Amino acid sequence: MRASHYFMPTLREAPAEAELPSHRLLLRGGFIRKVAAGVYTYLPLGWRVIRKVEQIVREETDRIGGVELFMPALVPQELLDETGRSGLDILFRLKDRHQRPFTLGFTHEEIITDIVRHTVSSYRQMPLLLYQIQTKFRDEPRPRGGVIRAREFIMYDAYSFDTDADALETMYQKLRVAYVRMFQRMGLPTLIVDAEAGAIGGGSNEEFMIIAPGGEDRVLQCDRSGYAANAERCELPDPQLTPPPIEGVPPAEQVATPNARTVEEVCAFLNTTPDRLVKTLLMRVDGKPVAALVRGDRELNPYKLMHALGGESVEMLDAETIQQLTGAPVGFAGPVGLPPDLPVYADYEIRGLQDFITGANAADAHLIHVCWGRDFPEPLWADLRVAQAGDPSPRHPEGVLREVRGIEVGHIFQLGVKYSQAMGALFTDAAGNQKPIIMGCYGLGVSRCLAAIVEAHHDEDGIRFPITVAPFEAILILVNPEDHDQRAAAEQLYEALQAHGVEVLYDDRDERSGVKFKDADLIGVPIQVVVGRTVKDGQVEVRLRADKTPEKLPLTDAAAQIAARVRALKAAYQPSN
RNA sequence: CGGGGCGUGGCGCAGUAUGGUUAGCGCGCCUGCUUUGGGUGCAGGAGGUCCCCGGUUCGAGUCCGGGCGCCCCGACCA
Repeated sequence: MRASHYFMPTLREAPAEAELPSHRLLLRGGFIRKVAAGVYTYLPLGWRVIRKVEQIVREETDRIGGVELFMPALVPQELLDETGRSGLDILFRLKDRHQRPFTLGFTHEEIITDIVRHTVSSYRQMPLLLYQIQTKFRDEPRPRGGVIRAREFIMYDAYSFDTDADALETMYQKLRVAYVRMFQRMGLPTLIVDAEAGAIGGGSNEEFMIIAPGGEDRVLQCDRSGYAANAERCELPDPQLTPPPIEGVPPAEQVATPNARTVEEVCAFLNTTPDRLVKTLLMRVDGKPVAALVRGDRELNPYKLMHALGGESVEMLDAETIQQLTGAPVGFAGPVGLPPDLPVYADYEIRGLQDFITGANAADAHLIHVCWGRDFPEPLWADLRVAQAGDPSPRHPEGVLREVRGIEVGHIFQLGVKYSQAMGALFTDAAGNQKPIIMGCYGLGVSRCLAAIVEAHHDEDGIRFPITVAPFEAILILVNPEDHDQRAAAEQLYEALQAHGVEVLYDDRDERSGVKFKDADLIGVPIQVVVGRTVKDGQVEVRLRADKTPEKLPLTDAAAQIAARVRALKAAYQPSN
């Protein structure tokens, strides 16, 4: 490709709106342009990277028996009604000319399940792995970081169909290995972490994280075992605390705390510290109210409460219901005097605490000297609080959790029968019994990978693409287009490189060399070939974007040697397994 | 949805407090010359509904009201 005929509008200064390195560099390098918040055009350079990422995930899925198809972006709302997902607030909605409601596809479990329920009816047709690479639409509350979190984005989504849990496990592990290979080939160092399934539901699931300071997710890692988890999922061990004696603790006493609702306000008012308080959070799990107790300086992890009850959904109770249950406005709930049929769960930590402060279930009042087992029945103990850096590891007795930021580039789920049951996707097994199909789903953010790759591979001068996903493998820089010898040599080398199968961008633009060098560094093509003053000695210079050490090659043999260099660089990204 | 910030040629910004010539600067763009191994220099030139609507005023980029858009933090996040 000749740069003089290409479209790569680089910018000297990054638009003010961009903060993350990947966002800035992708805008400056002419890879993407914003059309609206979270809506981007992929310019030619960006599109080439996207295509390479797509090709890698395609090859790796095909390798394990996946079959590609393509589903519509226009999804009839009634399909989502079947699984209860039509009310989600991130859905883009529209109506056709007959006022029939549609949504723009945000993920495709319902569509694929609809197809499969009409076509798969026998165990003989499974295992089955279908996938697509397609545009997804999610009206995110807050798009962020360019293509890291966009409202329209490119996603790879695969769906598996099996006859039993063991077969799903086998399939899941195949996908897991395929994902590891995909990210290896992209040059993305990933960490696999336990994750929360969210509204997609199902059994075990894991996320593939790129560790980067700009990441949105908190990841906790045990420093002794291999355990790593998304902070919203991360387990904590039961510290097996011994309850302190309650003899000698004065009786619980109600004290006035006017307008002190938050932990900070109560502490300030009663002149104490948050670890002496026990927060009472009133939640709704699968529609039923439940109380959860955590120490005042801790945060409740609602998913943990949900799992403790074996539920599938969790939300905070509304103010009105709280008033009904406690007889007090929001901010003064406590465990003493709650309705006897209301389940009360408490974090393990509370077991080691007595003589604490709680809400009084009365407006503008708290209770002091509260003891569990005395003032209210012993609660159900569970791991309920949000894990944070410094907490003990759930997997190693001496392990400590440390925190890093991550960009989620992939998420794989064992769905089980959640969708097949709801939508009636049944099959007949060898014994003639009808059963729901066992499903898995596997997502990978293709356009997010573009950002993640840049986030993981850049320096102060620009991007340093791994050669496997670089828009071009080599850039040929003609230093002085006015110099006939240089131009002739560059033209000849350009032809030769193409003949050797090298993807080369030939910067033949009528620009000063400084502009070309800056642009080459910015767009991150891994091999830079400089045709300049050394031409008079029959030589060109070759250097890697990554280290810049120049090496002189004879013009006559340069193309072959560069092609060999390309192969060598690519080999480093070839998965070993 | 809560908090903070922003909206002025393609990009980065100044001007807005205290309303007043023709709205300015750098980069980029066009023309000519110059230069040719890290965003060259000189000269000339083009390019603007100052986000939109309404109001105040003799006069609004600037003041007032409303709206829209964008960014960051949080909430949320399949």
